[in-house]
Amino acid sequence: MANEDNYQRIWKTAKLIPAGKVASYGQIADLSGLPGRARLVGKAMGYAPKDMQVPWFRVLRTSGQISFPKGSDMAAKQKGLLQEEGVVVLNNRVKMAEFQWQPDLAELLFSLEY
DNA sequence: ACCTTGACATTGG
DNA sequence: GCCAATGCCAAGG
Repeated sequence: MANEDNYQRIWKTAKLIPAGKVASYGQIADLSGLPGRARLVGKAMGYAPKDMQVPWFRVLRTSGQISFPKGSDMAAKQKGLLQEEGVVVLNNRVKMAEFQWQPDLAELLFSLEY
């Protein structure tokens, strides 16, 4: 597909989110050099090959909300994975002020070679 | 001050 | 054209 390239960048960026921290779809899009493509990040998370170990569950809405509907299996699974690494999830939401990943930009430039 | 809801702009499968 | 793992803003509770 035409966006295979963008997916690679997105997956690469998402993999840099450390355990115990979270990021927003828009944040990952920006850091991947794809401003305004938050929705594409959502797709990318869903399409990420399992063997690539992309931490899709660490990506949330800007508000800290888990994107899946509150009662869904997916929401439950994501919540579980986050809690396993110490992220507090209340009412399907994470407190971004407390858990949002704040990448070191210089380090990021090096890792992603931009 | 902190949700929740709804409308809308936008992007890509 | 339809749908979606978004974001943003306005309005109301």
